[in-house]
Amino acid sequence: MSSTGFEMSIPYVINRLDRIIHSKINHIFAVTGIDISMDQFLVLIYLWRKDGRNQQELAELAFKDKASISRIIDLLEKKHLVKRLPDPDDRRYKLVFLSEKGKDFQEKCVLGGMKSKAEAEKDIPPKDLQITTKTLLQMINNLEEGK
Amino acid sequence: MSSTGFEMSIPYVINRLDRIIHSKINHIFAVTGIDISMDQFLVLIYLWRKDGRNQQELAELAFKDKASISRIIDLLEKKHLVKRLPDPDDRRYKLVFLSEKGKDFQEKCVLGGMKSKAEAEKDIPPKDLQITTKTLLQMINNLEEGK
DNA sequence: TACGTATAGTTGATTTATCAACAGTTGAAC
DNA sequence: GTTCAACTGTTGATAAATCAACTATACGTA
Repeated sequence: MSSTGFEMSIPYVINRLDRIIHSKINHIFAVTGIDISMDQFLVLIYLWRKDGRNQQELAELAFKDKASISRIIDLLEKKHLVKRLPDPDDRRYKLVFLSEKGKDFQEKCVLGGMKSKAEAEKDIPPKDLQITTKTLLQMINNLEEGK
Repeated sequence: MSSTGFEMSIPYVINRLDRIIHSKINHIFAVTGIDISMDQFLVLIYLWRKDGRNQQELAELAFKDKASISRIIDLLEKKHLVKRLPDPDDRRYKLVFLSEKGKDFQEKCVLGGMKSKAEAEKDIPPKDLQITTKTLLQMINNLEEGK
């Protein structure tokens, strides 16, 4: 990475795209009247599949720090989308359950997610998308294994 | 974006890779004894090319909010890597100059950047890298033009 | 020249990431 | 059975992103 031509380097492009995706999804949610952030959405996805998970499990699934999960659940709880209940079998755990409102959110949120996905992938050949995903996953692998 | 199979979707992979790149570069800097973050590095890059830029210009180059730039420059100034001087021709502007220490940082930092780049791209065919970069840039384009 | 608009930068509030310290709980080894 | 180690979740500190409000300065126009 020389200090010139950095605009085309993967780290720069990744960082920029990540923030654009974030703001796009946050924007779509906002104009659809959905009061959650993309990061809260990323956690909800795993609860929609199956709730009653503990926070550590959510952290691993959503690839977030347990501290981040703790605070994201705080926010979701404040919005009455989820509820924390202690695990009777192991009181270290807190199990996160969806409220009715939280369950009802799924359809609208997923619609927003699909919309942004379609917009991002417009005019990109499926083969390129596939190569891109494979390449990014390989990079994740490369960088993670060194630790 | 269905709620299943989300792990392979581009937004998820992008977000995950962005954070891994961040922590990798931050880690390399830390163990090399370089006390800056990747985001501070992203700003320094443009100052190494040419300093005496105003903050608005740095914001556009580094693709950051002017508020973020303001705070990043605060930190760089606290570390005595840069100095803010008022523009005599237009006192709204503050021009950011590298200190000697800031200039001397370049070599070490760029080395760290190169190291992480090499690690990320290990075993990935150049053609795939090229397709990936092209695809990501196209996505940035797609998502930006809608606003 | 004075006023209104536009621009540069700062600051505050909120959300998130990361790291470290901490409390409570569990379980295993002794 | 008690103690120690491991684990879950919380909290604090710091860095950063985003948005909005604000200050100061510059400039065009009337």
